[in-house]
Amino acid sequence: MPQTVDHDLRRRQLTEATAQEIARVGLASVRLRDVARAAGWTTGALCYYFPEKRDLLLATFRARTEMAHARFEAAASAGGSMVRAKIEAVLPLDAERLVNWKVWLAFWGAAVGDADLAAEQRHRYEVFRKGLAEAVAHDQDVHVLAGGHSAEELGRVLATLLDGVAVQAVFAPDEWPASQQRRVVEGYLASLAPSSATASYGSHRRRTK
Amino acid sequence: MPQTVDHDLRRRQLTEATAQEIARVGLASVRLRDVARAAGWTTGALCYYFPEKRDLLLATFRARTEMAHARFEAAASAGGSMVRAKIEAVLPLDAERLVNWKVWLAFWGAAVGDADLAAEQRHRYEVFRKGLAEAVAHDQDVHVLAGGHSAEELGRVLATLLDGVAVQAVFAPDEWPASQQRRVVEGYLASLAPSSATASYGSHRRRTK
Amino acid sequence: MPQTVDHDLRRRQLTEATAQEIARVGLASVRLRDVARAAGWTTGALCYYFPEKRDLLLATFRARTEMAHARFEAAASAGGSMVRAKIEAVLPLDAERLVNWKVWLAFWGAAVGDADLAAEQRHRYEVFRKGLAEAVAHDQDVHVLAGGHSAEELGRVLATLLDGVAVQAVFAPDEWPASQQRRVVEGYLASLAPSSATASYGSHRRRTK
Amino acid sequence: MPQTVDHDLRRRQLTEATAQEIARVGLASVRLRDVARAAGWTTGALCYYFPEKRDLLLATFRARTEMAHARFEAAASAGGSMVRAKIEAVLPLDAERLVNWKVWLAFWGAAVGDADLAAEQRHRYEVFRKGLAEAVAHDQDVHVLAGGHSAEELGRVLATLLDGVAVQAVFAPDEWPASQQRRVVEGYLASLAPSSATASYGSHRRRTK
DNA sequence: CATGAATGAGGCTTCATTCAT
DNA sequence: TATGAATGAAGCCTCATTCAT
Repeated sequence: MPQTVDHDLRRRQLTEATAQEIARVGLASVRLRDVARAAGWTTGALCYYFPEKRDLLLATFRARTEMAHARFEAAASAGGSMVRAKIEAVLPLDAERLVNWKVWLAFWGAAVGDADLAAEQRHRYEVFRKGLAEAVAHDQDVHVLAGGHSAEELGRVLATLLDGVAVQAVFAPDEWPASQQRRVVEGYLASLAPSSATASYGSHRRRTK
Repeated sequence: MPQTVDHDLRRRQLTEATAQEIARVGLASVRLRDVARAAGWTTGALCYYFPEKRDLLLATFRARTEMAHARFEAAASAGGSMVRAKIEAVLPLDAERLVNWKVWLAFWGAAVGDADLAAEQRHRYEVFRKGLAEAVAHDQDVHVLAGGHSAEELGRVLATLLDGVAVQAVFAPDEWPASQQRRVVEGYLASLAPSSATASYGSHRRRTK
Repeated sequence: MPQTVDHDLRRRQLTEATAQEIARVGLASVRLRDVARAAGWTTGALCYYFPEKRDLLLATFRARTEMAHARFEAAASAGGSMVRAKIEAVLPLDAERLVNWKVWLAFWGAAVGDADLAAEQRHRYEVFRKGLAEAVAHDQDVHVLAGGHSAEELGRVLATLLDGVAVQAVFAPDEWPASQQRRVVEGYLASLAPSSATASYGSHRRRTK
Repeated sequence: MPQTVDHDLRRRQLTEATAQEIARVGLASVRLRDVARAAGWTTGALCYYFPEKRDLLLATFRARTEMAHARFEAAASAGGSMVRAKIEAVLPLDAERLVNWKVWLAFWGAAVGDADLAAEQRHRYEVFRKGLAEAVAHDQDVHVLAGGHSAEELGRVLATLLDGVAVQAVFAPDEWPASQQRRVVEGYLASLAPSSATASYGSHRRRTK
């Protein structure tokens, strides 16, 4: 009888609109009114799903993290290099992934001086770093990536490198098109690998593309 | 003349207080009243030196960047590895440099959706990257760093790595003490260098310490 | 017909829930959503029976007044002192009658600056005062209460005394248990009555208990 | 140099305006904007002195209580019956004292369901009741009031009577002019006193007027 | 009748900025 | 210059009321 809506759907629509707003005007300038309008509702409706602005923002942050994770899962299920799947899932290679990074950067800024957000960020990072380490170990196992390096350590360095590349890509998108981003990261992988491993990683790429 | 000195001094005191406030409560929660009080003045005085809040914040951002630069200059004048001087100047190895990063992170967040701040950040980054590339070239010239890599490219990768390490150090300071930060960065340098170069870099370190 | 009964039942359930909510959180904090939930319905249903919040609140006020009146009628039909029946009907001697007073007090507050509610209150008071005067006259007639005082005047004073006792009992329930309330009111009756009348009133009490 | 204002004066002006607003439109309809405007300021200024609306309202409540106390003190210092001084200080005999009661009534309503306000009210009442008891004792001592009754008890009953009279006077001011209020209260005093004492009380009045 | 999602007005509150002293 | 009181513009949030189902 009553009109029933998919709460999760609504929440997703709202976090999506929030992400776009953050990317467009910055976290500090995001007003609930605009988010609501962008999503096609009014402020009241938004508050119905997210009683506090903070809730909405945190949900947006998490939604974008999950989005990256889902992208990785999809790539991973297709087989091939897990490391590459991770890299491609997070780097701001297209508009959507660029929005991810704008959201994340906005939250880094908000996390300064906010213990809760900082903890959230720390957790998110830990998951990401572990995932990368596992991906490295996997790729080493299947000889897609040369062995001889600590998967743990390599994952950690890769994670920092990806962060760094992404940050620059956000602020200087013209100088950091997808090709440049890939070049730098792969350059790093190539530089640290023995020549045979590099070939193997490169040949894998040729095979899967 | 003394007026001018006083004026600059006041501005420096105010940006310093602002930086501390940003680090303490986050950019979004910084109120002029609190900054003024922390600096030992009142709101009216602050507004006299910085008519707009935005001015104050931007000045704070720049002041912290200059602070890092000054630190580098000091280290550089002592001779030794320029790359190391750069690294030590920026990494959040102590409380003061940690504040630098909190300020910068806050501004990254604010720069999302703010073209002016993004341009500022892009500029700052370009200067930093070029400085790193020059440092790499210098170190290669004096054989403190192994040759065989593009200084330009190595500078770029190093810059991203430093960003990544710093971000993690900000949010997980317990897991990223100075030693860990140095270990990861040096591990990277060692990993990409031919063994002889690594030794040279390492021996340099031993020599300078 | 059954519809009508149902309709009234619903309204009674809703005013009952409203009274409990007022007593629990205060008139200013009463939200229709909470009232509806407490009554086991939803906001929409509540609005069906009471299109305006004001209607619901006014109905609640009246329901509680009727409740006190019904209590008096029940006691009166059992015979004995009408004055005592009135007193017992209104004083906050138990939880239910305490809720009555919380509702009334809330409405006094609301009636300040609201001419309609003030008129309502004035009317309710007039009815109560007249009822008390009649009760006094009756008790004097049957010599349960000493004569020699104007029933009108005594009713008026009694009414004010009851209000005063009740207000204090609401805010300091620990210091105003039923026994204390009765003691003060009866003390007043005793004080103004000639000794013989007092005895008569007191003996009546003994007889009816 | 800087413009300095009397904070207490401002606060008094604001609580005064608040009291008038409460009396005019009722507590529930009091908006900070209107209070500020009535006091000749803007909302921001009001919030400068009372950060929270609740603070303003509580201060208003207390200010009106103090006002009544000051009135008593003034009357008491003139000598004569302390009981009468108390009575005259609180009864809504003129516009100002009527506002007192509208404010108090509004707070009784708000105190229902608000433990803090209830405690405040309980405290205020306790002070008032004790003051009345002391006044009774004093008047008995100087034979302005007949002895033979417990001052404590008489004070308590008087307090309740005054509350009751005031409440009715608030809602039916036409039927409760000053003369009627005094008549009822004095009628009570006369009724409980032995004839000689009554005469004494009455004669005292004649003498002091 | 009942649901509960959605509306939208409006209040409280915050704070950058101004300005009289 | 310095003060700090005052301004006034928004923003978040609440909640009575409406309405499609």
